Amino acid sequence: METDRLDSRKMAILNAIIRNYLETGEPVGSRTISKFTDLSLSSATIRNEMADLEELGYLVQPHTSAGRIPSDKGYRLYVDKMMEDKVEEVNNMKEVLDQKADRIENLLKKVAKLLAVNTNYASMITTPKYRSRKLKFIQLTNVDDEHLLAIIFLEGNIPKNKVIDTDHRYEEEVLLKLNIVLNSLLQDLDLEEINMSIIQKIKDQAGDESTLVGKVLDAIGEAIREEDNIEVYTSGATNILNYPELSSDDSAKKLLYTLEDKQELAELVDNKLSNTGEEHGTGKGDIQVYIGNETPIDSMKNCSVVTATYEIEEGVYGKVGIIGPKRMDYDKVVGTLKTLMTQLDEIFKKK
Amino acid sequence: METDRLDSRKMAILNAIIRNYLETGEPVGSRTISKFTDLSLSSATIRNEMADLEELGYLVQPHTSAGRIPSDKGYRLYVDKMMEDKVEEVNNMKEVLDQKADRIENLLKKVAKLLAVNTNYASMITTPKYRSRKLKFIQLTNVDDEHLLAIIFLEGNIPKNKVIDTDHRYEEEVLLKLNIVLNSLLQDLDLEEINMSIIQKIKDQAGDESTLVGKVLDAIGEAIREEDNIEVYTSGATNILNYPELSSDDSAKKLLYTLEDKQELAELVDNKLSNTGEEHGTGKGDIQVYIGNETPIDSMKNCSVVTATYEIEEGVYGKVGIIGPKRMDYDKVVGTLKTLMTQLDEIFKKK
DNA sequence: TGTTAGCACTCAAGCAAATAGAGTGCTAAC
DNA sequence: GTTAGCACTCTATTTGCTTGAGTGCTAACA
Repeated sequence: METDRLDSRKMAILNAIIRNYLETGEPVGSRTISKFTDLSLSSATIRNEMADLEELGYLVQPHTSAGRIPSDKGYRLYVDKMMEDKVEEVNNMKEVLDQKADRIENLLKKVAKLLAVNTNYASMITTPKYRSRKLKFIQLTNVDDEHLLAIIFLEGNIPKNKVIDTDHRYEEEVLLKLNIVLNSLLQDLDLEEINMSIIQKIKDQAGDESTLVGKVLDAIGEAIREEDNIEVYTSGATNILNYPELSSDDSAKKLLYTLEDKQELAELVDNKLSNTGEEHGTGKGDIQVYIGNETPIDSMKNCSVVTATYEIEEGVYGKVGIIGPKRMDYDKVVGTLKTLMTQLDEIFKKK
Repeated sequence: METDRLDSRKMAILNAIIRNYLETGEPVGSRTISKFTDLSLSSATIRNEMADLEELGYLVQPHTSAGRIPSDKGYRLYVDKMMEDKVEEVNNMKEVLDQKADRIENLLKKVAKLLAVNTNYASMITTPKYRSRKLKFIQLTNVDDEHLLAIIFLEGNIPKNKVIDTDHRYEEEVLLKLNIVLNSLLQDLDLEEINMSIIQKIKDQAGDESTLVGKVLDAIGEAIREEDNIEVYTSGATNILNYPELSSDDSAKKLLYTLEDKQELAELVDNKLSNTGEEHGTGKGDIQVYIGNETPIDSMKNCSVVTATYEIEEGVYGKVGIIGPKRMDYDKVVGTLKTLMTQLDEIFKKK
């Protein structure tokens, strides 16, 4: 790799090539650059420089007599450079988001849609990941002769309902007593802390109603696990069909499939991005850019993925991401994500 | 339209043509049919018959020297005929569905996926439509110093939670009293029945707490409206890219967009399909088939849509649908939907 | 030594003509 | 009523040719 430092002229040329390619999506030739920039260099000189840049791995030639296009490495350099002097800009996303989206689920869907519409790429967003939920309180209520309702209130003000089948109606007093037992023994525990000894203690105190206790504990477990599940919402998947380099072949099919089958995305966002991200992420504002092969999903090897992390409260965070062609408008995307982050921040802090 | 009755030979030929076309997706010629069927007729004879069938509007010739493909009218005849002597077949869908899918939302998503995987077409399913929900009971509970939890139990065993912001903690007694007042006055009412006079009555009885009552009523309204919202889940959208006649042009793009932007689907399923459906629906088992132009959505004019209505309980129903190319395997699709219906039935009845 | 002009060369894309093949309609014979 | 045969039509594929963009290299220039 010899001297990987590029002199300023090479830098300028590379920059010009990338910018041009971002616009047109076509390989760009020496003559174009010779005119396009104000370097006042002839096409021949540019050609020499381009040959150098190719040798250094920043450019690629699709075939002998075509212009050059940026390699992943080229994009990488461009993006890193760009992020350094990115100015914060704020637009009016907030208005849209501020209209009360009571359930977080709806808010996230809205965000995804907003991003997709604004950028014209595909977007995804995950539900926030809690380390592990603790039980805040539980309450059993009669519904009718065959059903009890268990209201399970989890840390983070999350209420969950579970309907429990029963074979008879319970006396109010019994429920009241049970509620007290359950709450006094289970409060502020998470799944791991509810062990056999505690369970036994509850059953002892519950006396005749130990079957019911079993069902209730199952319900609690379910509720916590449910809330632990990360869900992914996507939007604008069809946008990628607007980019010829992605919509050809069946690569588009695979990509669309990945976006539809959130399963794959969920695993990914959770595990991989957070690890490999360190490497290339620029740190600033917690935005990460994955170019081409840097993304861990096969079907996205021809794409770039830009992700950001949002935080709902201390330690509770989720991921937002934009998926587009490698020649995506990084500038705009990063900008959009940054303003989104600040605005989400305000919304959450206020709540 | 003269004598629209086809003799049995024409019928057999039309049938053979359609079957063949369903398989290959290519225009089918006279020679193919001459061999393919056991009518032992020469290609010339078939040609004559085909010319007749074209004149009658059951077949279409893409261009002079190509074979014939079925017209919408041709498909229509085929489907109607097929539905008459369709045998009920039951397969093992049930196993998949039976694993407790506690929340109906998850069940529906599962169903959509199941259909898409089984048929290789796109599928959609709506949440069930209730006429209007009545309030079964409501219960207020303290969460902490700034929040109350309202558990709103709706007709149909649907629990909803609403967190209400407050400026202080309420005494347990106050809440208890309020619970009683609310329940005694609101039980079994739907949104329309909760009028100003009732609201006033509650506020009178609540005394000092009338601000809280206002918030609670808002929460109830929200809960009921939320549950009234029809949502649509789709699956297998990318399957349609497997059918060349749909994936070409940007017709695929539009179709995919329609499937992604559920909004459009929701309106449609709700309004249009249920009306125009009568016309062509074959009644039996409540399955309706819309071929090509019969569908009310523009982006689906090149597709066929098969829908079925499922019933959760008396008067509470939703729609399931399959979207595929006109040459879809109607036989299989209708069969699959029928078994799905019976199995959903069993699941719901058991609950 | 860096820059530039010029030229030969390469390759993809577009175009037109040629070809092959599938399928038809019609006529005449069975 | 059925069939064989034939001329005809039209699409899809192949082929060769041309065009133009772009390159690399060399030689001349400042």
